[in-house]
Amino acid sequence: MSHAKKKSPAAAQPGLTMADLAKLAGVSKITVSRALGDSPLVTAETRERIQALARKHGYKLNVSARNLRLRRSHTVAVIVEMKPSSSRTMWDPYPLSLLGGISQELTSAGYSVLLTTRHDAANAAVQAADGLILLGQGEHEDAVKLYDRMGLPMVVWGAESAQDNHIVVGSDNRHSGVSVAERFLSIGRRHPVFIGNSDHPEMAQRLHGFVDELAGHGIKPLLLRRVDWTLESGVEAVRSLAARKVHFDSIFACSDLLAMGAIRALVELGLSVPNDVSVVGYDDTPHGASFLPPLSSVRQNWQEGGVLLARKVLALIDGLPVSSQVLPTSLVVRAT
Amino acid sequence: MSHAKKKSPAAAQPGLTMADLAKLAGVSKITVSRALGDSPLVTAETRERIQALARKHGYKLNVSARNLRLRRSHTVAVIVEMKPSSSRTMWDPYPLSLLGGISQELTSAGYSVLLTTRHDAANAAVQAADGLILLGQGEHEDAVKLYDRMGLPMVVWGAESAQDNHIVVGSDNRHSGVSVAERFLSIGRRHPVFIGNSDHPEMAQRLHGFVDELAGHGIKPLLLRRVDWTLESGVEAVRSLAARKVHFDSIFACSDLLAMGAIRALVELGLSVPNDVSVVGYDDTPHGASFLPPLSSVRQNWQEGGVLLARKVLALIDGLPVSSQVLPTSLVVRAT
DNA sequence: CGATATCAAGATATCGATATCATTCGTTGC
DNA sequence: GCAACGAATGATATCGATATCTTGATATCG
Repeated sequence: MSHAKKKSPAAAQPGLTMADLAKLAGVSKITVSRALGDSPLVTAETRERIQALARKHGYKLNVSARNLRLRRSHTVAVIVEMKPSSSRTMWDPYPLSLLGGISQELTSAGYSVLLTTRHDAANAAVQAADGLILLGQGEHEDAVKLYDRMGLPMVVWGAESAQDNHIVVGSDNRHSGVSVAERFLSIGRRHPVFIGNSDHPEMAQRLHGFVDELAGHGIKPLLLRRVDWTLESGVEAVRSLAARKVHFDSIFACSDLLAMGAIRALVELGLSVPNDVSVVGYDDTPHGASFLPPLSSVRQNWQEGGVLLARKVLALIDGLPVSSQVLPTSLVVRAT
Repeated sequence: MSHAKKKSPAAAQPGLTMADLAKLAGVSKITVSRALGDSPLVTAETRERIQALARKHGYKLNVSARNLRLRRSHTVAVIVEMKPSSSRTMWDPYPLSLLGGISQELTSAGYSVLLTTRHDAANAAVQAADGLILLGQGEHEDAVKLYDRMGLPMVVWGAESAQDNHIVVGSDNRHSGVSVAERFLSIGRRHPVFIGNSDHPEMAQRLHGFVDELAGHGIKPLLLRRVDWTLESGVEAVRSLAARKVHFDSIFACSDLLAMGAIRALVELGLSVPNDVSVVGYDDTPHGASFLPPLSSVRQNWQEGGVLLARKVLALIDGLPVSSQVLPTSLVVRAT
């Protein structure tokens, strides 16, 4: 028989405690706590001395103990709505840029980022979080209710809607639509098409802005509903327009991939971009910018959005007044 | 003077404790603990009763308390090497797919995913993690040492290297190189070019496989060093080849963007793809697949990689024997 | 000079869960 | 009929930090 013993799981390292430091410094542990916490209740001299000692011995705070005592976790859960096989979810660069901003801001404020997917949100650790950030594209309606029930400070990325009353940070989708309409009008386009999903809150706002601005000039765009945001979907969209013999001279697509697909189909049909048809995409992806011809697109600032999301949860956690916010977008005009 | 008081930060919700449940059930709190933990030390009957009670009252475990007592955090930190303005980091879809797999696997094992960037890795919460997953592209050398010092179970995504002895999960970069070489040979190419950065461990292995396989047929490819993985970089690479009047008939590029840039430059030069020059990219991105002409590319399975990374940290945490692993890649042949 | 304010630091209780040792009760065996 | 046993449960100590209340020493004032 073997005497090979299974290594003890998660072998707890020796690690000093405050009590140890206290003994070393010849003070009580509460003094150590205060010294390390930069409390004004200890002399500058002893504070220095104890902090130096802590550094020297590589003291590490036990986060669990502090969190238990303080009854908070110093953690914000980020819930990513991840439909396993959908076209645009966690796999795309978007939420990731948001995550970057969030992570940067939260960690520099001493908070941790707990990453979860919708499915795991019942997780005990999520419930222990001090706050919630919800990332997802239009899947909110029911989800929000679920999380709201947890009674945690929560901030959502997306489009603000009238009926729900949680804090929302998102891009100015409406203005994006207006900008694109203005652009089309300024270059004399009179028969615009909108490709996207009007059930999606963010896209719906883009559509509204687009429609309203055009309406001011007596123009009514054609709405071409597309659920998928893929290149193929864009191709099909334009083909269906051609099949229906619709006359159009400009396309506002709700994603760069849709736009690129549309352009490809236009070229197939012998139409010239931008001479015959102008096309504007959304998200200003690197691929769109490198496309031939380089794609005009609406850019949103994901990273800044992430930072804002983080700041707002933190403010909520601190009990400060917080309001929703929309971030400006910019239309990047390139060749199309 | 105002009596408007700042809302108490992080107002601790009432939330039942095990002691409360115990009182309700008329048992001791330790029995509650055992019942909720499915311990065999309590009757099936009382276990059911207490679990029902817990459900009914919406009892939530206090994670901090448990972690403190058990001296572990049930958390794995994922450290993303995030060079702020680099071309391929957290902003790209890659680490995100990995994250998806990691998150899925860890949460279903009852662990939490703590997301951090390299810069914040000194963070107390990271040090409290039970394990570490390091994501990054070739930035490991120094970083690994740093994290190793923390003495935590650690798993790294990337290329296995001889000198360091930590667990690595990654794609079979060498085999990818071999596959591409075989492909070029099978279609009669004799003058291949490799575009990439040989200082990058993963790319270096691709290069080795490529070179070795070709060497078996008496062919020595040209190495064109490119640090950036952008489309522009691909364009410049091919232009420089043309400027130097190099004769070549095939290109293995270390990213799809590089490959697409290369193709664009080739077209500009009046060369036909794939008639004059074959091109293979890397990562099999959606954009590459939708490129015109559709790009041939090497696909790696990010999500499965994520799952594996997670499983291996968990195994390490449990003190089980763990070894590095390479995942198969596949060459997706399309039009180029 | 005595009384009070001020300041640094200590003693103790506490956060909520679980490991360990102790207890109770009903069984079983001889 | 009694000892020994085992199953179910309980009592207590503990994880490591911090809030609160005290204590002791020094400074300030009339």
